Amino acid sequence: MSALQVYNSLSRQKETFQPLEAGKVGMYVCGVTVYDQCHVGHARVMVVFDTIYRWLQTSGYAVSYVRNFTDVDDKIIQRAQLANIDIDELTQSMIDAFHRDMDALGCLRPTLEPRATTHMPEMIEMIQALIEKGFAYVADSGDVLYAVRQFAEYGKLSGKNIDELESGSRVDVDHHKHDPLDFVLWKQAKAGEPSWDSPWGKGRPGWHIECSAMSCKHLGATFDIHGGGMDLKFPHHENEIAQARAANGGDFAKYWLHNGFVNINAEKMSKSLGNFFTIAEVLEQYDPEVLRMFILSTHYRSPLDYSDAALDVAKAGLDRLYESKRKLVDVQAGELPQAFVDAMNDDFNTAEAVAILFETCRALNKQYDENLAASFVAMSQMLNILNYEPDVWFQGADVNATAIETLVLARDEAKKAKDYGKADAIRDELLAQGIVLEDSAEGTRWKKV
RNA sequence: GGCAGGGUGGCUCAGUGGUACGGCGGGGGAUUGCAAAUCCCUUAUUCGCGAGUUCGAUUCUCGCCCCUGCCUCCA
Repeated sequence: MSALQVYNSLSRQKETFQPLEAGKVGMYVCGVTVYDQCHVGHARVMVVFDTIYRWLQTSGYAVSYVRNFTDVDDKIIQRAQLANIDIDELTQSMIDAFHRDMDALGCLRPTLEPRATTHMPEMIEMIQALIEKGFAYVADSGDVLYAVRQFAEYGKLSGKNIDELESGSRVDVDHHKHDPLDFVLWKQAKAGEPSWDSPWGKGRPGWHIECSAMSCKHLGATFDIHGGGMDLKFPHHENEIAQARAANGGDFAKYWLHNGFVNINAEKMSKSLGNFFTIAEVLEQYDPEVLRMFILSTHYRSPLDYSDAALDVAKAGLDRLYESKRKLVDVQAGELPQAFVDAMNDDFNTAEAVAILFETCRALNKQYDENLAASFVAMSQMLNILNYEPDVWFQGADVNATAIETLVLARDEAKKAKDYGKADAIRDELLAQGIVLEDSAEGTRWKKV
């Protein structure tokens, strides 16, 4: 059995995965800020880490998977005011939408999904510790800020140099900051905004402290894996490290995993560029398995270019696999092929793993074999695809099946009578409706194009 | 400018110090009444460009070109 290798952003190389505690893994993944619908970029993080979660479990680890919701933040407040609704109403509806998307995509629920607003004491406690240890200060504005220069290792994860950061700073510097790099831990409340009591008056936490506090609370001061999108590496994850390590002296996360972006026309899909498709929009056109397959077909650290054509290719691939699945009746999952295990152990190389699934598919089409069938099932279960019955996949759950089948029977009669003109006319008629026929020894099958 | 990651067939996506996985598409064949599905064969001789190391590099090293991302909120 090959050992699991993971690419650690911190060391910029693949490392042999060794959990802090034998048999157990603590994994924290930055979730979403619940102010709007999720787009395909979010889908990627969720599917990627869902697969990592599944693979760790398959490898025999007991995994504590924690993924947060940021449910208080400027954008949330703004959106709620704009829509003239209560903040809780907005965040709850977005959390519900998020769960619908994740369930559709076949992502397992994490062990815990903590919300920022229910972790105020932990955040306040951490900020206090930072102040006591000299890593944070109360500015003239009343905000509590992190003194970045106090943390010697600042920039290690993202490879940034503090001095270069300052000179290249593109942001207007808040004159209350002792240093332009300092970031906010606690914001003073403004009129009409939600706020919580704290030693520094009514206010709310900064974004970065949320994840530090929630991850440490649920996984400890030192845990195994911290994940998220590449764009979070700086400043978010850098700041998380600075906060958590300074506050409790632990090592914080041992392995940092970052997934690549979803691009559209070679450009990052993002809210700010406005070039995004929400998951819900995509699912109006494509089955969730198509989106999952699309994501798994590329290595998680590579860029992934989104287009209808790319989704069509994912769909075509699934069609091919589902044709194979037709041969499998009551087959139980067997052993995963060694090549598949090796691929997954090589930094979760799902692209390679999918290739092996296709190879098995071809072998199975060529000649049916029980062991191959059993591993085919094991692989598809691991990747959490091919969950439909083939007929449902190809025919859909639509109702007018009887009308189609009537025509199919009529054509079979014509064929028997060698009236091929009539038979072909019926086939053409069905094709015009988007129905394709397949004759086989077992009879005629139909499927939607 | 700094940092990170890329440039592999028509498209897409893996990978390796000894000329390259898989998918989609194209061509040919088998099968079929004809199709569809499936199978077989085929579809990269610059693996961005140049140089170096090596018996040998697409894979290592150096330089260059181009692309994307981060450096502000962002999965």
